[in-house]
Amino acid sequence: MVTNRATLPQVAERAGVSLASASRALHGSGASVAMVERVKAAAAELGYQRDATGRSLRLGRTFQIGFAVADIGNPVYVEMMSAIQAVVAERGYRLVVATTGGTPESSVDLVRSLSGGLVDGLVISPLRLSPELVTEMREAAVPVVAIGRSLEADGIDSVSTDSAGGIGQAVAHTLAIGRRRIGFLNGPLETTPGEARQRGFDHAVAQDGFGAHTVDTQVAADFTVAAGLAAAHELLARHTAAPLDAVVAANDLLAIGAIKAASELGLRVPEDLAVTGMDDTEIGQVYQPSLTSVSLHSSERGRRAAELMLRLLDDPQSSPTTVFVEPELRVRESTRTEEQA
Amino acid sequence: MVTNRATLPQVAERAGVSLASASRALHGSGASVAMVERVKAAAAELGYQRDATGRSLRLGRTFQIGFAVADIGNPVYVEMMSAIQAVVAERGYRLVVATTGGTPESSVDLVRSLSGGLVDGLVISPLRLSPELVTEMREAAVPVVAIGRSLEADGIDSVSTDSAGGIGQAVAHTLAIGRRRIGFLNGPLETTPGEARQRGFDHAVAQDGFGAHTVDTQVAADFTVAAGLAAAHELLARHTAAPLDAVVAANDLLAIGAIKAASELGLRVPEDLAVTGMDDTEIGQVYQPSLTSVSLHSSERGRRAAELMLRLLDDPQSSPTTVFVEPELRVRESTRTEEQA
DNA sequence: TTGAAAGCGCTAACAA
DNA sequence: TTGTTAGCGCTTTCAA
Repeated sequence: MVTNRATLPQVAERAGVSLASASRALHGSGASVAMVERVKAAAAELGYQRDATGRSLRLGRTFQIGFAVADIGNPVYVEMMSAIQAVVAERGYRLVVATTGGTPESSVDLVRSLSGGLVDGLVISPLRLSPELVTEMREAAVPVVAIGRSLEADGIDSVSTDSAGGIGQAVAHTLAIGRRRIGFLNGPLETTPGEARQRGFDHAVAQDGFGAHTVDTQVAADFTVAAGLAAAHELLARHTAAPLDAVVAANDLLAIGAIKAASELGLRVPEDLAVTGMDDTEIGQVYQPSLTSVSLHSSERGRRAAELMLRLLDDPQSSPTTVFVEPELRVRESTRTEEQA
Repeated sequence: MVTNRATLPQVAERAGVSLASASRALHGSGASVAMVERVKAAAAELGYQRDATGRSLRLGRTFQIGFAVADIGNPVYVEMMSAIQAVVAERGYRLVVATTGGTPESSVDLVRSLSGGLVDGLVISPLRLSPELVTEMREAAVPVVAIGRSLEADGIDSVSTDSAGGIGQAVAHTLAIGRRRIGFLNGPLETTPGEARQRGFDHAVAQDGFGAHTVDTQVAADFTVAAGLAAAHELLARHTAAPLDAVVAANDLLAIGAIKAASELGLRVPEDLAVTGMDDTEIGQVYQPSLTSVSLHSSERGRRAAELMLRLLDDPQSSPTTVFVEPELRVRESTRTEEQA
């Protein structure tokens, strides 16, 4: 590691020119060819590298966009991240990823500290949304775009999807393949997706004409495979006399946990138990059996959020907008039975 | 979004005290209780939030650590990230994740720009290592810790593991369960892990006494499931007369691709084809069949790298060290056959 | 085209 | 304990 970094005044001195000329020659305009050559030579000799902090302070911008996310272990967020990164990079922004830890308080802290000069804008996909967090987002010093629930009414740009409707699609599909004893494997109810997906499930089963089917909900500790595995065991164990014949899971990770649990109990998927997920992750696609899942188009949501951010950066006064992305059912092996093949 | 942020002079004016007193009252020491109260009240009224850029410029540090990684889609890096994050957060550092894109040139750019004032230190896990990148890492303006090959000789702190030896363990296990027609599914050979793991495989099969077994290597386009699936199909298709009875894969994602390919060909794993992976990822553990894998202890490597970084931050002169982490075979269903049960 | 100088927001050395 | 002041590295306005 080289300890002493050259500064612009040092480059200027080495080149025998003024500080202003050195700056113009290296990064600005209006310098003569000879000047540019001279300064560049001096910069190269000294191994000069422009300091981002000084520049940021002077310009009032950092050229960094933050992405705040509750659980980077969920591939959904990785997909969003890549999509956001690709969009903002084109405009010269670097993406900074920060993990919130899931609670609204930690998210409030994060929004506050990130917007305190580290980033020019913040994309956030909060798992839990408190009034304080909404206020913090609205009053942040930098533009904020939320991925999740629509916050247009709160004056915040957002990218939203109908995950309740998506669960409805999963339920409809499950009923369509003849299953009547359906368990819903959800994540924590006080999270934004947990609440929406529960609503979707309850609505879908109420909507349906079949009065006789069994319906039961089990809430996992969080939206992970491990939590899904444990919760699925509980759910399945509750129905030994008349076993469930389908599990609708609130996301792919929970669904994989459910399939694993079924397999540990000697149940065949989909023959004994049909399983659906949500998010349409790559891992669900290559799992065995491959997972029927409702795509929420993570990549597109990330891209749209990034585009909203760029618009906001160009015009901070633009009125808050919500972009909606439609869910889409992808049927695969975990619900594909002979009778319908 | 609130457009005008209050600055410290504004807070000071509002409180009717000097700039220095305001700074001391809010973040420093040596202010009277009355002063603290007064300034805090003013700060609250104005919604004051300390600006990170000004602070960084003044202090010469950003309290950010960078983590540069080739492919954030690989769960191994996510594990490392979480571990690094946990360690550095305790010391008040924020982790900034940046994706390099895999090529040495883009990594060089990244090291250069990140170390240009954005971060106080950089942890990097490069997929490909060019002499230029090594030079850049050594001469960066901030401490650098590499995860991967040992770079102690190059004067760079690093966390390394014996992935060649790990592949040796996988091969030994495969031979031990009686398989003799072994395919090696590797990632690109010019990557650091690709090179090491190929070396490990070649060494292991040369070492072994069985002269008669078939050995074949197939290189996938990268270390992903999709690439593994495609490459495994090629590999398996090359041996129709005397089919392979085992695939040793260079990582878990490739291994999952191989199992999927086997399954598409109607082969049973492990009965017809035993498959091993490397990295011992959670997804391998819950895959069906669960994946025998060589753990390289990603989490621990991340933790150790973070610890090296903190040491370097405390004492930039400390002599370059390499920490070694031992591979460890975890046997699961993908190689577990009746005969040995 | 070039140079002098101001100033972004902050902390800390120094003086009172 | 409090205030004055310098200065971190940079870009840009203004004047020459």
